[in-house]
Amino acid sequence: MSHTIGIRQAQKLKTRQALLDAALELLEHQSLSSLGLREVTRAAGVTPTAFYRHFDGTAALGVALVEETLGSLHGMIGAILADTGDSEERLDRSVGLIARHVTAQPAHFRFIAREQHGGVGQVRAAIAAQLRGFAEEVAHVLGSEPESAGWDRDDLLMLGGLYVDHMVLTASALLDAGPEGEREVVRVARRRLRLVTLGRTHWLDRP
Amino acid sequence: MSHTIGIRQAQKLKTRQALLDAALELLEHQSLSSLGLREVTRAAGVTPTAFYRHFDGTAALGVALVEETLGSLHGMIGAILADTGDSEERLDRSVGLIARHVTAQPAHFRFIAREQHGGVGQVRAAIAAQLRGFAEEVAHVLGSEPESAGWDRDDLLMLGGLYVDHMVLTASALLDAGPEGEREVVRVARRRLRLVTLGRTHWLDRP
DNA sequence: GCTTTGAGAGCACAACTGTTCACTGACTTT
DNA sequence: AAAGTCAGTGAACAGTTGTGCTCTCAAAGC
Repeated sequence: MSHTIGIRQAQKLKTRQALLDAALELLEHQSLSSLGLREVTRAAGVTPTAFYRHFDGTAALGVALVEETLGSLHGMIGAILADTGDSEERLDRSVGLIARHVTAQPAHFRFIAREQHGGVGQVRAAIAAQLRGFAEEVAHVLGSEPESAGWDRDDLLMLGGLYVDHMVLTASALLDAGPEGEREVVRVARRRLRLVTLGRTHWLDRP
Repeated sequence: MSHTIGIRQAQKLKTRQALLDAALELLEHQSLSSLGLREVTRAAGVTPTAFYRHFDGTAALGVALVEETLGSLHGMIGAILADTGDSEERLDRSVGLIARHVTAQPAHFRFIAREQHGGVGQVRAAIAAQLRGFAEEVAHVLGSEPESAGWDRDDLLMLGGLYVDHMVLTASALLDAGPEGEREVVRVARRRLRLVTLGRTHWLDRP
């Protein structure tokens, strides 16, 4: 078997990517449920009919965008959290890393923030599934730390979800704030995270 | 001067409300940026032209919906938080009250959750302004409690924002979960809130 | 009682939408 | 070298969209 793909399939992937890119750009100023199929093909430089060779409709395209945005982020969770250093430092670094990711590819994160509660059910479900995956990853990493001794799985998942939701919220806030407000958003996000982490360390204190 | 409004103005308000109601129902399965003006008037039983007597376009209608949903909630914050009882109890009661509100008028809260990060700038701004107002109210109430001695205004606002964001997130989760998953969502929301509150009580412990 | 006002109706317009169909021609397979 | 595949084209379809204009006729103001 050969790992090289034919030049035909390569071309197909290229137009598929052109469609995804065009859609993502258009979605910066509107939401998926108002995105027109023709609008996308026009921006991508293809005929409307060509669209159907790749996706059933705009909803399927949305699901593909979710995959593209969040699919590549798995495993990175570990890299963020498993780093050495004291918890305060590590926490600040996490927020900084998120901020850098968001400013590096704003359109992708804007899309996720927008469609997380958006009008297209399939896409909402896809995002929810991915985020649940992240929450589980975070919970897993947290669970293997000494600070989590005595925590049950349920509580770890709750905390993981809290961190993930906070991450998404921060990303969205960064996008709304623009470059000038970025520092302030990061500052507040760090304080919030610190408070949550503080609650974590005292979770088992209760009578 | 008279407080009674003419029957003409009353009729106008009535059709305006019909437009708002129709729009809200349509928005349950799509987002504002895809909501058609004609679609709304059709559902409301009016001609498209009549729409312009009330709103400039669908964006303006969206802003009015934000007002209708969140405008009436101000002051209720105090009622939730200022109640007597120990903090654990009070916290559980808050979540229960939110849950009851959301299930009582799901469409309104779904709209807010959806358009908070939606595609229409004017509406996003209107929601952000309202939520900032809530955060300030919460911060004000929290500031007047004995547990907040030594807190500065900035940290109180941070905490207020955290509570408000949590509230919105919970509302959205309740809507996505449906009736059968409601109990679980409430359970997790309470634990999250407890953890945040725990962090609050230890906020000033640090060296 | 007469005039003015303004909410809503009715019609028209050009522009755009998603989807279908038969077709082309470059690539792939044999 | 011939036969088959299939990504992308171009034209056509019936619906829908936002917005402009004129018109009506009941309520409001004098």
